[in-house]
Amino acid sequence: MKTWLFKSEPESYSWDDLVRDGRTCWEGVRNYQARNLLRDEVAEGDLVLLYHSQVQPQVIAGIARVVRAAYPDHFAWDPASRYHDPKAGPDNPTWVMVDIAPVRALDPPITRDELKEVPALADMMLLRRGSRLSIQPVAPVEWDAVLALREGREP
DNA sequence: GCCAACGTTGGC
DNA sequence: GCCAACGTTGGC
Repeated sequence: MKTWLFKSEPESYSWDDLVRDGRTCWEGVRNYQARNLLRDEVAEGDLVLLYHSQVQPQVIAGIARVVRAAYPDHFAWDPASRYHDPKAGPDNPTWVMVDIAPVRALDPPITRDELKEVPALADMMLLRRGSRLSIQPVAPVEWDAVLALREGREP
């Protein structure tokens, strides 16, 4: 079982939206490095930190689980989709998505500032300057260090 | 709103 | 294949 961090802008899709929906397809990844991780590494059963960027404060809002491994992202060939890619089609899917479901919220959400205080997270990809990857691997020690911030708040 | 850091595009 | 121009991301 691997662990990941997925970024989203809550304005387009938030943790609360995921809780409301119960499950969602994580569509719209249009970066090859992120696509390769989704396609080749992310597996059903993996756990995911859901991170909110482009808001103040930036936070990890909750933990989700991958409930379906990578399959073609058909939004890529939907002209009405904001993620439309004219080069993709059913014969050339190009992009993939996975399905995730909420496991539990982090209450309160863990802020970026809080993460920066943790020595074990000094090398975390999320905290590195210029880090834009929207699908990031999280090392086991990093995962443990993040969850330790909400120890005693298990559901 | 600014700007650094990338990623992509396209002329050559 | 190079690289400048451009677009996007995302923290601040």
